[in-house]
Amino acid sequence: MTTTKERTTKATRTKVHIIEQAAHLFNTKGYVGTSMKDIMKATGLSKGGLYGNFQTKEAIAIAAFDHAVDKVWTEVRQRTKMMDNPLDKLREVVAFYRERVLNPPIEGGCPIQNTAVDASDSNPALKTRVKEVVDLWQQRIMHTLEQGKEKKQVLPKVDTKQFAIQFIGTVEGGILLAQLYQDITYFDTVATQLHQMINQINP
Amino acid sequence: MTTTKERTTKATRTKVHIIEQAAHLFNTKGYVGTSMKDIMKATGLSKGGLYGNFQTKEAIAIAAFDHAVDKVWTEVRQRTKMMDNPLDKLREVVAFYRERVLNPPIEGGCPIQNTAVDASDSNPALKTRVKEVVDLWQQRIMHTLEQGKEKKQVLPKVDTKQFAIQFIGTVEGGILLAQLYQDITYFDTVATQLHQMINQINP
DNA sequence: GAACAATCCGACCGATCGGTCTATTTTTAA
DNA sequence: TTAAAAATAGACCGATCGGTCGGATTGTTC
Repeated sequence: MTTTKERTTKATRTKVHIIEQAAHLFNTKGYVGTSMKDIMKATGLSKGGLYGNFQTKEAIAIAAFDHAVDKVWTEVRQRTKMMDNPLDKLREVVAFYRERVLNPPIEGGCPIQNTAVDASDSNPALKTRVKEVVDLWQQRIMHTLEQGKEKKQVLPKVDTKQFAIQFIGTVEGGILLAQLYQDITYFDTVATQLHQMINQINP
Repeated sequence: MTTTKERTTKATRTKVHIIEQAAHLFNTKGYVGTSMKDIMKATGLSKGGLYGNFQTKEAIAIAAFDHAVDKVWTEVRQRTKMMDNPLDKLREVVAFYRERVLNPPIEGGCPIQNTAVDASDSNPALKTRVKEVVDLWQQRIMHTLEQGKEKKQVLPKVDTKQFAIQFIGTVEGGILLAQLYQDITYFDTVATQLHQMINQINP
Protein backbone atom coordinates (compact mmCIF):
# COMPACT_ATOMS: atom_id res chain seq x y z
CA MET A 1 0.00 0.00 0.00
CA THR A 2 1.66 3.19 -1.20
CA THR A 3 0.83 6.58 0.17
CA THR A 4 0.26 8.58 -2.98
CA LYS A 5 -0.03 12.34 -3.43
CA GLU A 6 -1.91 14.68 -1.16
CA ARG A 7 -4.64 14.76 -3.78
CA THR A 8 -7.87 13.81 -2.11
CA THR A 9 -9.46 11.41 -4.50
CA LYS A 10 -13.01 10.30 -4.18
CA ALA A 11 -11.83 6.90 -3.12
CA THR A 12 -9.81 8.28 -0.24
CA ARG A 13 -12.74 10.24 1.09
CA THR A 14 -15.03 7.26 0.80
CA LYS A 15 -12.48 5.06 2.49
CA VAL A 16 -12.30 7.40 5.46
CA HIS A 17 -16.07 7.47 5.63
CA ILE A 18 -16.26 3.68 5.69
CA ILE A 19 -13.60 3.43 8.35
CA GLU A 20 -15.26 5.98 10.60
CA GLN A 21 -18.61 4.26 10.44
CA ALA A 22 -17.20 0.77 10.73
CA ALA A 23 -15.07 1.70 13.74
CA HIS A 24 -17.94 2.15 16.13
CA LEU A 25 -19.76 -0.87 14.74
CA PHE A 26 -16.83 -3.22 15.30
CA ASN A 27 -16.14 -1.61 18.66
CA THR A 28 -19.67 -2.20 19.89
CA LYS A 29 -20.72 -5.43 18.21
CA GLY A 30 -17.39 -7.14 17.71
CA TYR A 31 -15.89 -8.61 14.55
CA VAL A 32 -18.26 -11.50 13.91
CA GLY A 33 -21.15 -9.52 15.35
CA THR A 34 -20.76 -6.86 12.69
CA SER A 35 -22.05 -7.79 9.25
CA MET A 36 -21.28 -6.19 5.93
CA LYS A 37 -24.95 -5.27 5.82
CA ASP A 38 -24.50 -3.29 9.03
CA ILE A 39 -21.65 -1.38 7.44
CA MET A 40 -23.69 -0.85 4.27
CA LYS A 41 -26.50 0.64 6.31
CA ALA A 42 -24.17 2.83 8.38
CA THR A 43 -22.25 4.16 5.40
CA GLY A 44 -25.12 4.36 2.93
CA LEU A 45 -22.99 2.42 0.48
CA SER A 46 -23.80 -0.73 -1.41
CA LYS A 47 -21.90 -3.97 -1.26
CA GLY A 48 -19.94 -3.08 -4.35
CA GLY A 49 -19.04 0.26 -2.86
CA LEU A 50 -17.51 -1.42 0.14
CA TYR A 51 -15.64 -4.13 -1.71
CA GLY A 52 -14.37 -1.59 -4.19
CA ASN A 53 -12.52 0.13 -1.37
CA PHE A 54 -11.53 -2.85 0.79
CA GLN A 55 -10.70 -6.35 -0.27
CA THR A 56 -12.16 -8.13 2.76
CA LYS A 57 -14.18 -7.54 5.90
CA GLU A 58 -11.04 -8.15 7.92
CA ALA A 59 -9.25 -5.33 6.10
CA ILE A 60 -12.01 -2.95 7.14
CA ALA A 61 -11.79 -4.17 10.73
CA ILE A 62 -8.05 -3.59 10.90
CA ALA A 63 -8.32 -0.12 9.40
CA ALA A 64 -11.20 0.64 11.74
CA PHE A 65 -9.21 -0.46 14.77
CA ASP A 66 -6.26 1.72 13.78
CA HIS A 67 -8.59 4.64 13.30
CA ALA A 68 -10.27 4.10 16.66
CA VAL A 69 -6.94 4.00 18.46
CA ASP A 70 -5.79 7.09 16.60
CA LYS A 71 -8.88 8.98 17.62
CA VAL A 72 -8.41 8.17 21.28
CA TRP A 73 -4.72 8.95 21.13
CA THR A 74 -5.23 12.26 19.39
CA GLU A 75 -7.55 13.38 22.15
CA VAL A 76 -5.15 12.24 24.85
CA ARG A 77 -2.22 14.02 23.25
CA GLN A 78 -4.31 17.16 22.88
CA ARG A 79 -4.85 17.23 26.61
CA THR A 80 -1.37 16.29 27.72
CA LYS A 81 0.93 18.02 25.24
CA MET A 82 1.06 21.32 27.13
CA MET A 83 1.96 19.63 30.39
CA ASP A 84 5.57 19.71 31.42
CA ASN A 85 5.65 17.44 34.44
CA PRO A 86 5.38 13.76 33.46
CA LEU A 87 3.37 12.99 36.58
CA ASP A 88 0.86 15.65 35.61
CA LYS A 89 0.72 14.05 32.19
CA LEU A 90 -0.20 10.72 33.76
CA ARG A 91 -2.77 12.37 36.01
CA GLU A 92 -4.30 13.98 32.98
CA VAL A 93 -4.51 10.61 31.25
CA VAL A 94 -6.40 9.28 34.25
CA ALA A 95 -8.67 12.32 34.14
CA PHE A 96 -9.27 11.75 30.46
CA TYR A 97 -10.39 8.19 30.99
CA ARG A 98 -12.51 9.22 33.93
CA GLU A 99 -14.35 11.70 31.73
CA ARG A 100 -14.64 9.38 28.78
CA VAL A 101 -15.34 5.89 30.12
CA LEU A 102 -19.07 6.30 29.84
CA ASN A 103 -18.89 8.67 26.88
CA PRO A 104 -16.02 7.31 24.82
CA PRO A 105 -14.45 8.92 21.75
CA ILE A 106 -15.38 5.74 19.93
CA GLU A 107 -18.73 4.23 20.80
CA GLY A 108 -18.31 0.92 22.57
CA GLY A 109 -15.43 1.83 24.85
CA CYS A 110 -11.74 1.11 24.75
CA PRO A 111 -10.85 -0.41 21.38
CA ILE A 112 -7.77 -2.03 22.88
CA GLN A 113 -9.77 -3.94 25.44
CA ASN A 114 -12.61 -4.79 23.10
CA THR A 115 -10.37 -5.97 20.31
CA ALA A 116 -8.00 -7.85 22.61
CA VAL A 117 -10.86 -9.94 23.92
CA ASP A 118 -12.76 -10.13 20.66
CA ALA A 119 -9.86 -11.15 18.46
CA SER A 120 -8.02 -13.23 21.01
CA ASP A 121 -8.79 -16.62 19.52
CA SER A 122 -10.16 -15.88 16.09
CA ASN A 123 -8.32 -13.06 14.37
CA PRO A 124 -4.54 -13.24 14.68
CA ALA A 125 -3.90 -10.25 12.39
CA LEU A 126 -6.06 -8.03 14.54
CA LYS A 127 -4.56 -9.40 17.72
CA THR A 128 -1.08 -8.55 16.47
CA ARG A 129 -2.22 -4.99 15.85
CA VAL A 130 -3.50 -4.74 19.41
CA LYS A 131 -0.17 -5.91 20.78
CA GLU A 132 1.67 -3.33 18.72
CA VAL A 133 -0.59 -0.61 20.04
CA VAL A 134 -0.13 -1.67 23.66
CA ASP A 135 3.62 -1.86 23.06
CA LEU A 136 3.55 1.69 21.80
CA TRP A 137 1.51 2.89 24.78
CA GLN A 138 3.93 1.22 27.15
CA GLN A 139 6.91 2.77 25.41
CA ARG A 140 5.39 6.23 25.55
CA ILE A 141 4.82 5.97 29.28
CA MET A 142 8.36 4.72 29.76
CA HIS A 143 9.78 7.49 27.61
CA THR A 144 7.84 10.11 29.53
CA LEU A 145 9.08 8.76 32.84
CA GLU A 146 12.69 8.52 31.66
CA GLN A 147 12.55 12.12 30.59
CA GLY A 148 11.12 12.96 33.98
CA LYS A 149 14.03 11.25 35.67
CA GLU A 150 16.48 13.51 33.87
CA LYS A 151 14.60 16.55 35.08
CA LYS A 152 14.46 15.18 38.63
CA GLN A 153 10.68 15.00 38.38
CA VAL A 154 10.56 11.24 38.78
CA LEU A 155 12.32 9.09 41.35
CA PRO A 156 15.40 7.60 39.67
CA LYS A 157 14.87 4.17 41.19
CA VAL A 158 11.52 3.69 39.44
CA ASP A 159 11.21 0.66 37.18
CA THR A 160 9.55 2.42 34.28
CA LYS A 161 8.55 -0.72 32.44
CA GLN A 162 6.94 -2.18 35.52
CA PHE A 163 5.12 1.08 36.16
CA ALA A 164 3.85 1.28 32.60
CA ILE A 165 2.42 -2.23 32.68
CA GLN A 166 0.77 -1.67 36.02
CA PHE A 167 -0.64 1.63 34.85
CA ILE A 168 -2.10 0.20 31.66
CA GLY A 169 -3.45 -2.88 33.39
CA THR A 170 -5.12 -0.90 36.12
CA VAL A 171 -6.66 1.56 33.68
CA GLU A 172 -8.08 -1.27 31.61
CA GLY A 173 -9.43 -3.00 34.70
CA GLY A 174 -11.16 0.19 35.75
CA ILE A 175 -12.66 0.61 32.30
CA LEU A 176 -13.97 -2.95 32.39
CA LEU A 177 -15.83 -2.44 35.66
CA ALA A 178 -17.13 1.04 34.92
CA GLN A 179 -18.40 -0.08 31.52
CA LEU A 180 -19.97 -3.22 32.91
CA TYR A 181 -21.98 -1.33 35.53
CA GLN A 182 -22.26 1.86 33.53
CA ASP A 183 -21.20 3.50 36.76
CA ILE A 184 -18.38 6.02 36.93
CA THR A 185 -17.71 5.40 40.63
CA TYR A 186 -16.07 2.10 39.74
CA PHE A 187 -13.53 3.96 37.71
CA ASP A 188 -13.15 6.58 40.43
CA THR A 189 -12.18 3.87 42.87
CA VAL A 190 -9.54 2.56 40.52
CA ALA A 191 -8.42 6.12 39.76
CA THR A 192 -7.65 6.57 43.44
CA GLN A 193 -5.26 3.68 43.15
CA LEU A 194 -3.69 5.16 40.02
CA HIS A 195 -3.11 8.46 41.78
CA GLN A 196 -1.40 6.63 44.62
CA MET A 197 0.85 4.93 42.12
CA ILE A 198 1.71 8.25 40.54
CA ASN A 199 2.39 9.92 43.87
CA GLN A 200 4.69 7.10 44.88
CA ILE A 201 7.13 7.86 42.09
CA ASN A 202 7.23 11.55 42.97
CA PRO A 203 10.68 12.52 44.33
CA MET B 1 -18.09 -35.33 41.86
CA THR B 2 -21.61 -36.62 41.29
CA THR B 3 -24.37 -36.27 43.79
CA THR B 4 -25.50 -39.86 43.85
CA LYS B 5 -28.42 -39.26 46.17
CA GLU B 6 -30.74 -37.77 43.64
CA ARG B 7 -31.39 -39.90 40.61
CA THR B 8 -29.71 -38.50 37.56
CA THR B 9 -31.94 -38.84 34.57
CA LYS B 10 -30.58 -39.10 31.09
CA ALA B 11 -31.63 -35.57 30.35
CA THR B 12 -29.76 -34.17 33.30
CA ARG B 13 -26.58 -35.93 32.29
CA THR B 14 -26.90 -34.75 28.70
CA LYS B 15 -27.60 -31.22 29.84
CA VAL B 16 -24.40 -31.18 31.87
CA HIS B 17 -22.51 -32.56 28.92
CA ILE B 18 -23.81 -29.82 26.64
CA ILE B 19 -23.00 -27.11 29.17
CA GLU B 20 -19.46 -28.33 29.69
CA GLN B 21 -18.69 -28.44 26.00
CA ALA B 22 -20.45 -25.19 25.23
CA ALA B 23 -18.65 -23.35 28.04
CA HIS B 24 -15.23 -23.43 26.44
CA LEU B 25 -16.68 -22.69 23.01
CA PHE B 26 -18.47 -19.54 24.12
CA ASN B 27 -15.48 -18.56 26.24
CA THR B 28 -13.09 -18.78 23.31
CA LYS B 29 -15.18 -17.77 20.32
CA GLY B 30 -17.78 -15.53 21.93
CA TYR B 31 -21.55 -15.67 21.68
CA VAL B 32 -22.08 -14.83 18.02
CA GLY B 33 -18.85 -16.57 17.10
CA THR B 34 -20.12 -19.87 18.42
CA SER B 35 -22.66 -21.63 16.19
CA MET B 36 -25.05 -24.39 17.09
CA LYS B 37 -23.10 -26.51 14.64
CA ASP B 38 -19.98 -25.95 16.75
CA ILE B 39 -21.86 -27.17 19.82
CA MET B 40 -23.23 -30.14 17.88
CA LYS B 41 -19.74 -31.14 16.85
CA ALA B 42 -18.32 -30.69 20.34
CA THR B 43 -21.10 -32.61 22.07
CA GLY B 44 -21.68 -35.26 19.41
CA LEU B 45 -25.36 -34.43 19.56
CA SER B 46 -27.71 -33.48 16.76
CA LYS B 47 -29.68 -30.31 16.46
CA GLY B 48 -32.75 -31.93 17.95
CA GLY B 49 -30.70 -33.21 20.83
CA LEU B 50 -29.61 -29.72 21.71
CA TYR B 51 -32.99 -28.07 21.32
CA GLY B 52 -34.60 -30.87 23.29
CA ASN B 53 -32.54 -29.80 26.29
CA PHE B 54 -32.41 -26.03 25.79
CA GLN B 55 -34.96 -23.76 24.27
CA THR B 56 -32.53 -21.30 22.68
CA LYS B 57 -28.87 -20.70 22.01
CA GLU B 58 -28.93 -17.91 24.56
CA ALA B 59 -30.14 -20.33 27.24
CA ILE B 60 -27.11 -22.52 26.57
CA ALA B 61 -24.81 -19.52 26.74
CA ILE B 62 -26.18 -18.43 30.10
CA ALA B 63 -25.94 -21.93 31.55
CA ALA B 64 -22.43 -22.25 30.14
CA PHE B 65 -21.34 -18.96 31.68
CA ASP B 66 -22.67 -19.99 35.09
CA HIS B 67 -20.86 -23.29 34.77
CA ALA B 68 -17.60 -21.62 33.78
CA VAL B 69 -17.74 -19.27 36.74
CA ASP B 70 -18.58 -22.16 39.05
CA LYS B 71 -15.61 -24.12 37.81
CA VAL B 72 -13.21 -21.28 38.46
CA TRP B 73 -14.74 -20.55 41.82
CA THR B 74 -14.63 -24.13 42.95
CA GLU B 75 -10.93 -24.27 42.26
CA VAL B 76 -10.30 -20.99 44.07
CA ARG B 77 -12.27 -22.10 47.11
CA GLN B 78 -10.40 -25.39 47.13
CA ARG B 79 -7.15 -23.53 47.47
CA THR B 80 -8.22 -20.89 49.94
CA LYS B 81 -10.59 -22.70 52.29
CA MET B 82 -7.86 -24.01 54.60
CA MET B 83 -6.34 -20.58 55.03
CA ASP B 84 -7.16 -18.71 58.17
CA ASN B 85 -5.66 -15.28 57.53
CA PRO B 86 -7.72 -13.25 55.04
CA LEU B 87 -4.59 -11.67 53.61
CA ASP B 88 -3.19 -15.13 52.91
CA LYS B 89 -6.47 -15.94 51.22
CA LEU B 90 -6.04 -12.96 48.91
CA ARG B 91 -2.44 -13.86 48.22
CA GLU B 92 -3.56 -17.35 47.31
CA VAL B 93 -6.12 -15.94 44.90
CA VAL B 94 -3.35 -13.98 43.21
CA ALA B 95 -1.22 -17.13 43.10
CA PHE B 96 -4.12 -19.02 41.57
CA TYR B 97 -4.51 -16.54 38.76
CA ARG B 98 -0.79 -16.43 38.23
CA GLU B 99 -0.76 -20.18 37.72
CA ARG B 100 -3.87 -20.25 35.62
CA VAL B 101 -3.82 -17.22 33.35
CA LEU B 102 -2.14 -19.09 30.54
CA ASN B 103 -3.69 -22.44 31.44
CA PRO B 104 -7.19 -21.53 32.55
CA PRO B 105 -9.77 -23.86 34.13
CA ILE B 106 -12.00 -22.92 31.21
CA GLU B 107 -10.32 -22.58 27.87
CA GLY B 108 -10.37 -19.00 26.68
CA GLY B 109 -9.53 -17.28 29.93
CA CYS B 110 -11.59 -15.42 32.49
CA PRO B 111 -15.29 -15.87 31.69
CA ILE B 112 -16.12 -12.66 33.52
CA GLN B 113 -13.87 -10.57 31.33
CA ASN B 114 -14.76 -12.35 28.12
CA THR B 115 -18.48 -12.23 28.70
CA ALA B 116 -18.45 -8.65 29.98
CA VAL B 117 -16.86 -7.47 26.76
CA ASP B 118 -18.66 -9.91 24.50
CA ALA B 119 -22.17 -9.31 25.81
CA SER B 120 -21.76 -5.63 26.61
CA ASP B 121 -23.90 -4.29 23.81
CA SER B 122 -25.72 -7.28 22.43
CA ASN B 123 -26.87 -9.63 25.17
CA PRO B 124 -28.44 -7.90 28.17
CA ALA B 125 -29.42 -11.11 29.93
CA LEU B 126 -25.86 -12.35 29.87
CA LYS B 127 -24.53 -8.96 30.91
CA THR B 128 -26.82 -8.99 33.94
CA ARG B 129 -25.43 -12.36 34.91
CA VAL B 130 -21.89 -11.01 34.71
CA LYS B 131 -22.77 -8.11 36.97
CA GLU B 132 -24.29 -10.48 39.52
CA VAL B 133 -21.15 -12.58 39.52
CA VAL B 134 -18.87 -9.57 39.98
CA ASP B 135 -21.17 -8.36 42.76
CA LEU B 136 -20.77 -11.70 44.47
CA TRP B 137 -17.00 -11.66 44.08
CA GLN B 138 -16.86 -8.18 45.53
CA GLN B 139 -19.05 -9.17 48.47
CA ARG B 140 -16.93 -12.19 49.24
CA ILE B 141 -13.77 -10.11 49.35
CA MET B 142 -15.50 -7.58 51.57
CA HIS B 143 -16.81 -10.29 53.86
CA THR B 144 -13.40 -11.87 54.17
CA LEU B 145 -11.83 -8.53 55.03
CA GLU B 146 -14.54 -7.67 57.56
CA GLN B 147 -13.95 -10.98 59.28
CA GLY B 148 -10.26 -10.19 59.25
CA LYS B 149 -10.91 -6.90 60.96
CA GLU B 150 -12.63 -8.66 63.85
CA LYS B 151 -9.63 -10.91 64.30
CA LYS B 152 -7.25 -7.94 64.11
CA GLN B 153 -5.75 -9.36 60.93
CA VAL B 154 -6.81 -6.43 58.78
CA LEU B 155 -6.40 -2.73 59.47
CA PRO B 156 -9.74 -1.42 60.77
CA LYS B 157 -9.59 1.73 58.72
CA VAL B 158 -9.61 -0.17 55.41
CA ASP B 159 -12.43 0.65 53.02
CA THR B 160 -13.31 -2.91 52.11
CA LYS B 161 -15.52 -2.02 49.17
CA GLN B 162 -12.85 0.18 47.66
CA PHE B 163 -10.27 -2.53 48.18
CA ALA B 164 -12.47 -5.17 46.57
CA ILE B 165 -13.07 -3.09 43.45
CA GLN B 166 -9.41 -2.24 43.11
CA PHE B 167 -8.45 -5.86 43.61
CA ILE B 168 -10.87 -7.17 41.01
CA GLY B 169 -10.02 -4.44 38.54
CA THR B 170 -6.31 -4.99 38.86
CA VAL B 171 -6.62 -8.76 38.53
CA GLU B 172 -8.68 -8.40 35.37
CA GLY B 173 -6.25 -5.89 33.95
CA GLY B 174 -3.40 -8.29 34.55
CA ILE B 175 -5.31 -11.11 32.92
CA LEU B 176 -5.98 -8.97 29.87
CA LEU B 177 -2.31 -8.18 29.31
CA ALA B 178 -0.97 -11.65 30.09
CA GLN B 179 -3.52 -13.23 27.78
CA LEU B 180 -2.89 -10.73 25.02
CA TYR B 181 0.85 -11.38 24.98
CA GLN B 182 0.60 -14.96 26.17
CA ASP B 183 3.33 -13.93 28.58
CA ILE B 184 3.10 -14.60 32.29
CA THR B 185 5.52 -11.82 33.21
CA TYR B 186 2.82 -9.27 32.48
CA PHE B 187 0.70 -10.83 35.18
CA ASP B 188 3.70 -11.06 37.49
CA THR B 189 4.19 -7.33 37.21
CA VAL B 190 0.58 -6.70 38.12
CA ALA B 191 0.80 -9.31 40.87
CA THR B 192 3.57 -7.26 42.48
CA GLN B 193 1.14 -4.41 42.70
CA LEU B 194 -1.54 -6.66 44.17
CA HIS B 195 0.85 -7.86 46.86
CA GLN B 196 1.65 -4.27 47.75
CA MET B 197 -2.05 -3.58 48.10
CA ILE B 198 -2.45 -6.59 50.35
CA ASN B 199 0.54 -5.67 52.49
CA GLN B 200 -0.79 -2.16 52.93
CA ILE B 201 -3.86 -3.37 54.78
CA ASN B 202 -1.80 -5.55 57.13
CA PRO B 203 -1.94 -4.18 60.67
C1' DG C 1 -41.43 -58.17 27.65
C1' DA C 2 -44.94 -54.84 26.79
C1' DA C 3 -46.24 -50.18 26.87
C1' DC C 4 -45.40 -45.60 27.46
C1' DA C 5 -42.58 -41.66 27.93
C1' DA C 6 -38.39 -39.47 27.35
C1' DT C 7 -34.89 -38.42 24.20
C1' DC C 8 -32.76 -37.72 19.96
C1' DC C 9 -32.01 -37.58 14.87
C1' DG C 10 -31.77 -35.00 10.69
C1' DA C 11 -34.36 -33.11 6.86
C1' DC C 12 -36.13 -28.80 6.31
C1' DC C 13 -37.21 -23.64 6.81
C1' DG C 14 -36.53 -18.66 5.77
C1' DA C 15 -33.02 -15.42 6.71
C1' DT C 16 -28.56 -13.96 6.50
C1' DC C 17 -23.56 -14.59 6.02
C1' DG C 18 -19.07 -12.86 3.29
C1' DG C 19 -17.91 -12.33 -1.21
C1' DT C 20 -18.18 -11.97 -6.68
C1' DC C 21 -19.36 -9.87 -10.90
C1' DT C 22 -21.27 -7.01 -14.48
C1' DA C 23 -23.73 -3.14 -15.81
C1' DT C 24 -24.19 1.54 -14.83
C1' DT C 25 -23.12 5.93 -12.92
C1' DT C 26 -19.85 9.36 -11.44
C1' DT C 27 -15.37 11.48 -11.42
C1' DT C 28 -11.46 13.00 -13.68
C1' DA C 29 -8.28 14.54 -17.22
C1' DA C 30 -8.07 16.17 -22.12
C1' DT D 1 -17.33 18.68 -24.12
C1' DT D 2 -15.98 14.24 -24.30
C1' DA D 3 -13.93 9.88 -23.67
C1' DA D 4 -11.36 7.03 -20.60
C1' DA D 5 -11.03 5.68 -15.81
C1' DA D 6 -12.66 5.15 -11.34
C1' DA D 7 -16.28 4.07 -8.30
C1' DT D 8 -20.78 2.22 -7.14
C1' DA D 9 -25.20 -0.42 -7.36
C1' DG D 10 -27.43 -4.58 -6.69
C1' DA D 11 -28.51 -9.22 -8.47
C1' DC D 12 -26.49 -13.34 -7.51
C1' DC D 13 -23.65 -17.24 -5.30
C1' DG D 14 -22.88 -21.21 -2.16
C1' DA D 15 -22.57 -21.71 2.64
C1' DT D 16 -24.24 -21.19 7.03
C1' DC D 17 -27.17 -19.08 10.52
C1' DG D 18 -30.74 -20.22 14.60
C1' DG D 19 -34.70 -22.73 14.97
C1' DT D 20 -38.79 -26.26 13.92
C1' DC D 21 -40.88 -30.68 13.66
C1' DG D 22 -42.39 -35.49 12.78
C1' DG D 23 -40.72 -39.79 13.13
C1' DA D 24 -37.20 -43.10 14.83
C1' DT D 25 -34.76 -44.59 18.83
C1' DT D 26 -33.80 -45.21 23.48
C1' DG D 27 -34.73 -45.34 28.50
C1' DT D 28 -37.98 -46.30 32.22
C1' DT D 29 -41.68 -48.61 34.51
C1' DC D 30 -44.91 -52.09 35.01
